[in-house]
Formats: sequence, C-alpha cells, structure tokens
Amino acid sequence: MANALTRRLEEYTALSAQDRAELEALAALSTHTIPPRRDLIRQGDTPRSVYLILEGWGCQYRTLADGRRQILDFAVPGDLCDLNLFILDKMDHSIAAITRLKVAEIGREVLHRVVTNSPNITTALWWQELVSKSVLREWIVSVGQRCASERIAHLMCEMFLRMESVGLTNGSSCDFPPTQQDIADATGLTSVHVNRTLQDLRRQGLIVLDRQRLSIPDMPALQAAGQFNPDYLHHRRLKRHSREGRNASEALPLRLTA
Amino acid sequence: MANALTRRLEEYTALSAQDRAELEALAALSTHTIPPRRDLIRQGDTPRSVYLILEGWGCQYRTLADGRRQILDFAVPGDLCDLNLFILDKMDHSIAAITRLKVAEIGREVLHRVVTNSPNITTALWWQELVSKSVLREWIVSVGQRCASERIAHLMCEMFLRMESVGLTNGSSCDFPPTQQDIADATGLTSVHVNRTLQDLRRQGLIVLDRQRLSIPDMPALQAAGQFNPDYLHHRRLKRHSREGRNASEALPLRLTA
DNA sequence: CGTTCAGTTGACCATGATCAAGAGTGGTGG
DNA sequence: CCACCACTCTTGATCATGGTCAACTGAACG
Repeated sequence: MANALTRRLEEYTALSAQDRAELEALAALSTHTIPPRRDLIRQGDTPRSVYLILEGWGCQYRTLADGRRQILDFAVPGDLCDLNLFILDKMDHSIAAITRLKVAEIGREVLHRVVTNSPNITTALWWQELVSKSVLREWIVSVGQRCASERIAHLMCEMFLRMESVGLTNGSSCDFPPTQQDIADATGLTSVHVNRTLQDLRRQGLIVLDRQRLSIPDMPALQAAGQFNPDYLHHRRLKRHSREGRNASEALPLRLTA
Repeated sequence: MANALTRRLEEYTALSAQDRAELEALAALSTHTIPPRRDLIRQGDTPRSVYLILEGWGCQYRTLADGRRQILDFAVPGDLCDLNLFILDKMDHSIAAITRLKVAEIGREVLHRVVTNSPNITTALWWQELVSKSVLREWIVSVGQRCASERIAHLMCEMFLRMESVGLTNGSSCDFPPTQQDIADATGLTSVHVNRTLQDLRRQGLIVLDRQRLSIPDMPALQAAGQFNPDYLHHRRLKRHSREGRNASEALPLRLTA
C-alpha cells in the first residue's frame, strides 16, 4: 500500500520496490498529530526536520509587522515541508495546521541517508522542489493579474487536482477545509469579498462548497472561469485533464500510513 | 575579477580555488549576447540549457490567454535560469532580456560534470535554488498584501540589495533598467498607477530614478516605506557572524538523470 | 529631424476594502 | 442532552485604491 508521498513522487518517476519501502519507512519513523490552527514551525526558527503531511491540510504563510497574513501555499497529504533545513539556517515562513494534521517528521540524518542511497528518490525530491516553485509562480500570477472570481476558481481547480493526484478525491468532490478567511489570506482578498464571490460561483453552478467539502460539477467550466491551465503543475497523468473533462475511473482510494 | 556567479555563491559557502576556477570556466564556455526585449526561452519550450546572466537585466514571466503579463522575477548578473532542465520537460515560464544581455549557456553535460566533481558548488546551487524560492514567496506577499507604494518601495529595496550582493552598486545607487510598464507587470499594477506612485516616492525623497539609474538616499526609510525585511534574501553577508558553512559531506547530492 | 517608445496628466469608473451587525453551526461542559 | 459560547458565514452601506481611456510631452536614436 502506497502512502501519499510515494504516490506523488511516482507522478514524476518510476520508483523501485526498494525505493517504495524506503519511503514507507520514512513515513512511519516518527509521526505526530497536530491540532487544528497550531503552528508546526515559525518564521525565524531553525529548521531541524522536514515534515511530510500524512493526513489533513496545512498551510505555509508569512506575516507582516502589522499583522496582515499571506498564505503562500496549502499543504496536503504527500506534500513535503521544507527542504530548507539542509541549507538555510532560519525558516523564512511559518507552517500551520488547518485541520488536525498527521505528519511524519524526517530528521536531517535520515533524509541524508535516503538521498545518498536512492538516486531515484533524490531526483523525485528535486522534481517536487521545482514543481512547488512553479506553483508559487502561479500564485504570483493569480494575485497579480486575476480578478476575485478567477483567483478563487483557480485555487479550487489547483487544490482539486493536487488532491486527485494523491487519490484523495471522490468523483468530482474532495475535502476543502480552509475557512473563507484562509481563502482570503491565500488570494489577497478580504473574507467579506471571498464570501460574496463564493456565492457568485455557487449561483453560476461552478462549485458546491459546504461543510468543508468541495464539489466541482463541471471542471472545464470552472477552469475556464479561473483561466486555469494545469500545465504548471507538471503532473504527468494530468495531460488528459486539459479542458477535455476527466476519466471518472482514475481516482484510486488511498489509505494513509499513520 | 571573479564573476558574479562566484560572488553570489560565496554569499553562501566558501569555495576552493578549484571551485572558483570551475565556475570561471563555466561562465566562459559558451556566451551569447541577446538584444533588449528578446525572449531567451519561451513557456512551453523544452529546456536545453541553463543560462547564467553575466551582464544586463532579464526577467521571468508568464502570460495569460488574454495577453496580461505577470513578471515573476528579475534576473541580474549572477542569477541562474533555470535548473528546470534537469527535471521538467517543458518550461513553465518565459525568460526575456530587458537590457542587452550577456549570458553563458551551460549545457546539461557540463553542469552534470561540475556537480559531480564539486560538492561545494552543488550545495551552493541548492542554496540559490531555495533562496530564489524564498524570493518568490515574498513576491506573493507583495502582490497579495502590500499597497502600491509599498510594493514599489519593496521591489527597489530587493533589487538594490541583490545588485549589491554581486558588487554592482555604487554607493547608494545602481542600474535599474525596467520600464514603468515592467514595474507594473511585476507588481500587479498598471503603468499609469506606477507612474503616479513613483512620483509620490520621489516627492517624499525616498528614491531618485532617472535614466535607468536608481538612487536610494535613505535606505532605512525606503525599507520602512516598503515594509521591507531583508531576512528572506538569506544573504549571509548581511549578518556578519553567522556560523561556518556546513561541511561538504552533508551536502544533499544533486542527482542528474539524463 | 522625424519616428518611436517611455513617461505624464486628467477625468471618470469599478473592483474590492472597510465597518458593523446579525445568523448559522459545531463543540463543550454543566 | 441541552445551553451556551466561539467561530465562521452572511448581509448592507459606504468608501478608497487603483483601473481605464485618451491625449499629450519628452527623450533617444537612426
């Protein structure tokens, strides 16, 4: 049974049975549960470990002196935060739990060993590093160029596809736990305006969002509304997503290692 | 004189004489001159080389279907665009010259050799990769949270310090070739509003910007105006007594699959 | 010298912010 | 199990930042 990290890395490259075992071990080594809204690590802290998200949603954010907060990315199962520890002596952003979070804590030595022993995994980690950079670029495009409804539609498309790539969607729906305030902090809008824009998208039948559950009845339509083009996610399996609609059968259920 | 890449990488870690020679060779191997406003490589192209900026300014950008353009970063001497080639099969952004540009084109095999032979350089490349990610994060914060004058002041502070870290400042001034339209595309504003905001900053005596030359008479004041905190640049020289560079055996290998 | 591109200015407009109050919802303890 | 509390969501009224459109100025370069 594969964990989300394996699944995600296999988005890029074939892993051997041994690689997979290696990753399983990694995910099982030292796990923690973090309550909702708690910080995992703060801006300015010295990073000591990489965190692998096993269950739940988190986010990376920075705060300004006057308290304004900008969410820089959401973290879903299979995401790795943050390779910084090998190089940088201080965290340049904070990481927080949105829901209750299960994470695996991977220490420097362990990661170093894995990376020395497995070229496939090293390459795959590079891949995920470059992809997450591409995602950051797209977030700049969103806040810089897109209007409110486009930003929100775009965010929904992105997160849905990221959830799908680790098998956490069910047909056309998936968990979506961020509050409207979180969405506001991620998109550079106010929560009031997010609220109104969500109502708009709902009225147009583009999304159903209720009790932390998101449904996308017509993905191509939502993509059009958000000026969304999935190329930047560099998902290999995603090629078939390009505005043509999806294969319903592809979402494999995923059990997460604890 | 040492080239800008050497200088930039030494921002992070000590390089041996051999490392330095290696980098010199890299920069001399295959150089090109690109006229202003020309694209070096386009979104969707297959990356074949890494470009090292030797002289002049460039930018990375993405365009939307309707022609809106978002600049994602500026590239100044010593910057490396883009390690993507080892991993990703398609460019997810374009790179263009702003001024006339001198670049060194570094092919896959050459970079591969360097990286195999020199752990110091490998580590330093990782460092620059992570730092540029941190810069992308700060750009998200800017467009997401800062008002027009803050965004522009922030951008000026950042670019000045980046120029300074490769020795391209002269007292309190440096080249600053982007047009007001470029600044607009980078900050998510319109060129009209950039114009008015620049006048404002000039009126306050925070910047002098004339004929592609930027002067910052009072850096602390400009930093305050832009809510600028240099930590995210991870420049070591900004904090004198940081600890020694990590030892090379700890370096995360950069595995390059052909 | 004329052409082109960047910069500048003015009038008007729209998207999204702000402020404030009220309605659901879910979780907790009595 | 219910009542209460806190948090999230919703709504309305008003405002401001920054966008749009259009015309004009000025500098650089052949």
